[in-house]
Amino acid sequence: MAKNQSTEDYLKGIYKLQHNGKGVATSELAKHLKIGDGSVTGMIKKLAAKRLVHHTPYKGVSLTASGKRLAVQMIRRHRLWEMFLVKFLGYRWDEIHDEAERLEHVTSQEMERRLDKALGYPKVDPHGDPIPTMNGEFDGTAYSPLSEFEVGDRVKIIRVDDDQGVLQLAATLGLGLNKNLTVKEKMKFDGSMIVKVGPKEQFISQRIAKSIFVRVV
Amino acid sequence: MAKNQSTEDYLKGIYKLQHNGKGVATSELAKHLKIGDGSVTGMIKKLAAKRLVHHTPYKGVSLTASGKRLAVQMIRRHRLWEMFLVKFLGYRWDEIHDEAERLEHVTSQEMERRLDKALGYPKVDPHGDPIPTMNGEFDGTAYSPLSEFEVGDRVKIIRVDDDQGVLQLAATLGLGLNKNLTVKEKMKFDGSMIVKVGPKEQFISQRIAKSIFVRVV
DNA sequence: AGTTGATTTTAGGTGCACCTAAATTTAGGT
DNA sequence: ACCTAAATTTAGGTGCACCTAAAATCAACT
Repeated sequence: MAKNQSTEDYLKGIYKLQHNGKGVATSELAKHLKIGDGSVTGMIKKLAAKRLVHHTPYKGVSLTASGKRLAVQMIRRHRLWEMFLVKFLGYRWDEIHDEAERLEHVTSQEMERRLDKALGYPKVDPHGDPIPTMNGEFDGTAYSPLSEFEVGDRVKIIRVDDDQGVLQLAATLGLGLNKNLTVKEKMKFDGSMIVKVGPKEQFISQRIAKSIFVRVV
Repeated sequence: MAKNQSTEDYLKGIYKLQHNGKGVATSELAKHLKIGDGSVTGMIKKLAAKRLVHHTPYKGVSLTASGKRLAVQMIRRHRLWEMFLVKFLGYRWDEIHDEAERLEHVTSQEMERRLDKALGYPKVDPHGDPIPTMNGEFDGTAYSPLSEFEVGDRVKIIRVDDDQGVLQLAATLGLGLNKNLTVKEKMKFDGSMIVKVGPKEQFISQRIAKSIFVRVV
């Protein structure tokens, strides 16, 4: 894999996984990137040498300021391309992730600027994910995963994680952006749910419920 | 450099250089790709093993049918992206080559199809180069390099080679697409020219004259 | 035909991102 | 505290595209 390509994927991965607290376990990152644990350690060392991450052996990695700047830039480019794919090329929102993944790595600063302009400076991508500004700031609109809500809550879908098979699944279940739904049942033992979307009820596993982000309505 | 990336660049290079007759010398290809002669030989062997080129040692390389198909596909993608960069992002025609070069290597068949449609099925790119169809056929509009014309000929610029520094130079000299010009002088010894473009006369070296394609008007 | 000079291929080596398997460190239960 | 299981790092190795320098081949001129 090309030099920049890998660096960018690692940084983006670390950024994504560290949303909660601080360090990310190498094994966690390895699983995310679908790469062997040992390979990750090696790459982490190179990134640390370039001052893009902090590495405490056996403890985990976290992004430095410049690492974070790069990570957010990649996320911005990814989401701008997703917007392009939907608005200009007519893709569906569950088809765009992989295409955008490849495009984001061949995007110059100039192109990013022009793409943003051509799209009318969008604030969110087709999944509802906020698009950070050139300076790396996010619009702080609050939302939480569906999994944190309880029976009786009525919520609106704000964004859907563009990872793995979640999108295709969500699409087939009729769980689109801006759809309203009500939590009907929530299983104690595994966190899965039954929700009402429009006229019909739908079973949702915990994994999916953690990838669907909503706001009370 | 990534695996596909290289393969695609080699095939495109061979295609470009073999426009006249048959085989391309490895050294010629090496110069074009800015890569050492020895490296090219090695890569050629791999391409030959995949049946993308024919290689006669010490004689040269030429594309097989499937090699040519791939080469033309890359050219098509390159030119579609150039069109996108100009029409959607507002780039100037002399800024787009390198950006398109990177985009063409991350283009899926589906994306190529949709891009073509979104652009309104264009026949030529912003340099006037014909865009081949999905099946690899070219529209056979005839044009020749400016260098083949003589004093007194009045011609229109149909396309400009998107290579090296030619574009920037052409742009600064006021030699744009669809501009008309008249050949005023042609030097016997080195083939350079003086042409009249609009109100003023312009000196053009032979190298540039070989990269500007025109049709009599 | 033989030598010479240019072109081309071979040989050996680099850096990179990845892998597998073995060694090391850490953390949890008794 | 100790021992064990899991997580992590190290060690050694692969494939790839590239490089440089030496060897082989071709072509052209006497």
